[in-house]
Amino acid sequence: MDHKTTKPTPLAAKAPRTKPAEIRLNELMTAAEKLFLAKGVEATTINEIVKEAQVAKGTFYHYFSSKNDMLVALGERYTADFLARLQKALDACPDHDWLQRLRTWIEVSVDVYAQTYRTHDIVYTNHHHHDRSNQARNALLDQLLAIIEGGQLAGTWRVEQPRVVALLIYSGVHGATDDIIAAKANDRARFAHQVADACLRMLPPPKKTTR
Amino acid sequence: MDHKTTKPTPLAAKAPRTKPAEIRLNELMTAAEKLFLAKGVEATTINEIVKEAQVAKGTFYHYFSSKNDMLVALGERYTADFLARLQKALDACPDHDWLQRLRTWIEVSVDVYAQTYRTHDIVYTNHHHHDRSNQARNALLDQLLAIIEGGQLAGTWRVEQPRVVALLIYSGVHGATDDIIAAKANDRARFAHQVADACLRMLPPPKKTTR
DNA sequence: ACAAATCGACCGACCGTCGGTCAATAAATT
DNA sequence: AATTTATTGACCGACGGTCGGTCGATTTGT
Repeated sequence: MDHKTTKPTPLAAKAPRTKPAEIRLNELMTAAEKLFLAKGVEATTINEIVKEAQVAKGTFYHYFSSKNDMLVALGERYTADFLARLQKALDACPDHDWLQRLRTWIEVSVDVYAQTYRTHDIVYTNHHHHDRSNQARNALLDQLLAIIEGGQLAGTWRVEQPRVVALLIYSGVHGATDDIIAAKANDRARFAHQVADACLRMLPPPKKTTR
Repeated sequence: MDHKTTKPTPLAAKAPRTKPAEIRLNELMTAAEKLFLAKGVEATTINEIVKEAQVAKGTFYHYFSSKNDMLVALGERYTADFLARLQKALDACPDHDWLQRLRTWIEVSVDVYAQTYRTHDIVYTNHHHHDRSNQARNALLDQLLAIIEGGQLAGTWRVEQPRVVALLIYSGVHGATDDIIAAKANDRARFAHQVADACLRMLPPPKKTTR
């Protein structure tokens, strides 16, 4: 049979078969994310991913060592983005208005999380939350802790266990946000405000509000 | 062919091949939980589960429609147990000491969660947290909300958004607890206390602690 | 009282699919 | 031209899930 003798793709631009690693990586990740979002991680096969990304199966494994490795990469991208958005909002705050910085951190967290929770889920289901090496959690937590300690030093509030409070706010914000995810942006803003109010009560000003 | 002429199992007790459904169900669930805990859900095969439970593969599918169905069943068992433990602790509290009831709910949650988080993870990874039908979350949340509203009615505290506060405490407790899971029971108790302290600050007594 | 009919828990060989491998090929780089 | 790097897709073994069938117990018919 003589079918297809090399076939140099006669028409259209030759469309180079190889691409810079960065591009391929991105195309694969984007394809995977799209499918994961559409039908779930388990239900998405490698064959579907490579078909979507227009490459052969082997290429997937040239860039990722496993399906799970892809998930990790997607997670890193997600977190970097989350962190960056928070940082940007924080940069727009007066440097020493700790109350506003904390409120901003909380409200923006609620907002960004509400917008991106579907990807968050995909990327962190399978991850055990207790994983010490969970970079995501740690980076975000450190950012929050820095604010709490900043305000502490500046005398904006006085908390006994900054780390415990940070943990509570961090987890509380994400968990609570699950509840209003379906809501319109409007209600979300109101909700974010309520969350921030409740959280801020955990950080009393340095009088004696003992109980 | 005459192989096996009824063979009434000559020695030892007849050892009935069949068992009440409840027993088999339990044996399968226990076998599965053990293996899931030991090597993870993904890495555990149905064949391993049935081997551990001493039945054939078909029997597994006689009781469970899929591996995931088993996970769901395990989850229900876990939650029922969690809820029961909390309820028991609550029953030991003075009926109208809302402060103590809330503190108990929080501290026992931390403790039970710290003891059982490995099963929790197994059983709730794969579950999307936003799942409206998440019975687990709802039952626990309702229990907590009832306390908050009880205290509100009794005038023990005054919160504007009981549900938001419940959400924050519920999520905060679980998330924060991840952090001290490795600790000894001793430190866990101290930690639970700190968590409760911080949380209770979100529920100010009905003076004017505005901010 | 006995046998035939019925039931359903239980079995395990089998199947299709999927994640992952690898030897071969093509392009890029030196 | 030689060497390295990107890409391909046929192939493999393992796994989740299916299905025709067995066997002891219980109910029904006589």
